[in-house]
Amino acid sequence: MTTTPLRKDAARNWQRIVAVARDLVDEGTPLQLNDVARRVGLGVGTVYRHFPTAEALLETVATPSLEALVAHGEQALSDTDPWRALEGFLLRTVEAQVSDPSLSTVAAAASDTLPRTTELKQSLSSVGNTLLDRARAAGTIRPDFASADLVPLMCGVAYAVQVHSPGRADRLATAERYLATLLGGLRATPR
Amino acid sequence: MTTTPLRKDAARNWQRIVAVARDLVDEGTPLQLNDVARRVGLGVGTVYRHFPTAEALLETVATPSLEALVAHGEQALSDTDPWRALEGFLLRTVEAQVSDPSLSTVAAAASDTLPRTTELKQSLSSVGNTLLDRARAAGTIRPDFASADLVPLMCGVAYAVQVHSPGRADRLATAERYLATLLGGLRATPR
Amino acid sequence: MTTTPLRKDAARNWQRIVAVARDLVDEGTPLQLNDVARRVGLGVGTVYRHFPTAEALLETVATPSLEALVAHGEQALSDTDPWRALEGFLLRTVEAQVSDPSLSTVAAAASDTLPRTTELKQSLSSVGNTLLDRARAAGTIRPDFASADLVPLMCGVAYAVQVHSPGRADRLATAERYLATLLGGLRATPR
Amino acid sequence: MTTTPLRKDAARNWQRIVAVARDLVDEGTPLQLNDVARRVGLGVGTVYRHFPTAEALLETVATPSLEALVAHGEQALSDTDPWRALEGFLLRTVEAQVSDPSLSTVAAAASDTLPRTTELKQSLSSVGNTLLDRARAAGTIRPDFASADLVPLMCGVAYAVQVHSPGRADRLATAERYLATLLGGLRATPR
DNA sequence: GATGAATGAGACTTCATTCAT
DNA sequence: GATGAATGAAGTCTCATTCAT
Repeated sequence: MTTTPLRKDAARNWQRIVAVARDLVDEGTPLQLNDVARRVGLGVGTVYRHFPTAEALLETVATPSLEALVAHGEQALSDTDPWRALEGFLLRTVEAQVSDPSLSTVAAAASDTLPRTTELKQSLSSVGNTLLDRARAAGTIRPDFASADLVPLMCGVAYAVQVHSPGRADRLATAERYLATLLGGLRATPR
Repeated sequence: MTTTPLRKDAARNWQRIVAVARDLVDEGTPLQLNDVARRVGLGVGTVYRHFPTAEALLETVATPSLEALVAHGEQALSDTDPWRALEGFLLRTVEAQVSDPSLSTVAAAASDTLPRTTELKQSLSSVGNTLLDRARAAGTIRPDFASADLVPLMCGVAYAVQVHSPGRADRLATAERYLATLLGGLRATPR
Repeated sequence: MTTTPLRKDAARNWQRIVAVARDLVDEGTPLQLNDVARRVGLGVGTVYRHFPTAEALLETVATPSLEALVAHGEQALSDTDPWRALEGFLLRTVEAQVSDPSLSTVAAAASDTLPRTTELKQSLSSVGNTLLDRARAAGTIRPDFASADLVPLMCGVAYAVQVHSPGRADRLATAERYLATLLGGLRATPR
Repeated sequence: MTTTPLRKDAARNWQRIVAVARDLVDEGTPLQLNDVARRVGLGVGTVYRHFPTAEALLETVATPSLEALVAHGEQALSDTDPWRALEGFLLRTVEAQVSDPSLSTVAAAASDTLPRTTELKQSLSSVGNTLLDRARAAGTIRPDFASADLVPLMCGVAYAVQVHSPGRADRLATAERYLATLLGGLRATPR
């Protein structure tokens, strides 16, 4: 919010860089700043000025998805059915990771480059936490299940989906199935 | 069935290479044949002679763990309680992956380099399949759960554990907890 | 038609690389990009940026000689004596190959790396073709002699010269003698 | 002639090595002693014992062809038509080179590894010399043409043929044509 | 004599990052 | 701010030759 406003041309470059990076991420190409620069038609230096590392760029690419997830989570808080709210939130989370490689990478990373990323990841945790607490209050949730487990498990489900089928086909269906199984266990009482 | 027996010195070098690779894998260093050669104190060429690619070496490092898993799975077949047998097998699988990075990499890989690896991965699938079928026959298992889901989900659990805590501490406990949750869902009927 | 103009420093490096390569070629050293880089005092990467392969560099080194040959051939077209024109052209061709190893290599190569090289080789063939046709029109030329034979035979003469005396001494005289012999046969009628 | 007689098995190995090398040469594969050893099914060391360098092996492979050429040349000496004798000899020489890559390499080499090769190459020169002198005595031969030019020019013709068509097809026909042209010039008087 | 594992120099290439223009 | 040429460490891999068994 407090970033220095960019010159008009710089802003356009920023957009173009992110757009190209988005495409690369979608097609599974590893982000390389030189590569990005070439494709955008900019000098490497320019790209480096905007994004000091490939991680910074990747996090920037992931940001809209992260924001959308947080937004959805916040809306879910107003759902009157806590369990449905939690389910919906987790489903979105997994689906997003499955369809956006930048998101799964950023979500699984132990540390962040951009403050904004840290902020968003914290918001996401926080929302998840709240949704979990509500669901727990409303019914039976495995007592040994912690809010800090939500993100790792969603990452795990996304990863499992990708191990199952590295291609594109019916990843969403698989994700849904895996998540449903896991949620079944979340409700169950421990042995 | 075994490959041409190696000369004594060659065999010793093979051992040393694998041992060093094992250490590197354990400390999380990515395998690089040059690096391995330097640490073992051998010429690069020697290492390349034994292992044409880093993947071949990694798979070799993972082989004993894979064999142990298969062996355990086969013993589990004689357990009279099908559900306990399945649980025990999966727990071992996850624990092994969590404590041996070579295993999680090899298990998640879409293709193999060594025939032996393919063999072992197939045996593992096959055993898992049988154990799952027995458990299904003996009680309630999610009908939409396929044998082909076992390996991906175990990889997913191991991945989730590592996202949860990239360090060493209580990874085993976490793994057990995550697996238990998942197994809870495996037993449950779908919504 | 020219490629994007290079920055001044880049242009200077380009020149230096080509100059060093020229020297190496002249002293008979096989071109190796690493070697070139070291001698020029540049990083390997810089050399690779300018010339992706050793062939590209070799062809670049050969380009001026090729251009000179084409230019000479085009001037020869205005000679009123067709036979003298052909002779002069072929003599130049052989002399050039004998004194410039890059030329003989590039001329004999079945395929090219740089478009410019292909262009020049085609121009050369084309000019030779025309000169041969004129000579044929003006007098007796072996009927079984094709335009496509000119280049191979010039390469052959240059090769013969080099087999005769791998050193530098009187290669030009030898070349002239061999060419004269061949031209004698070109005029003669087949048996 | 004075070599220590080989043990029977060693002799068989020698034969097999040369046979494999012959095949490799024919299919255009560059001779590598390791490669040869692997294909023969022998240890590298054994191959090295028989042939200290790849050149030695290549010369050995070329020896029968060289011997055949010399033999033919010696028979040609009894031909009553000196010009026909010379022509026949040169045609054989070129044809042999065109169809046997080992021969063209060995013939063009400035120095030899095996004494036997040097011997044969000298015999070949000597025979050529004699045939040329006879032809000269019997009629018109370019006065500036020396016996030392025969071998280089035959190498040149063979090289030209190969530049003309790197593949196999009608190399012999081309060789004959090129040689005929050259011989036409050999007979002609210099300008 | 035979074996073939070991050697290691050195060729080739990539890429993240810097910095002169 | 923008540019993109330059950098060079670091990785991959090949191959001719040696030498211990």
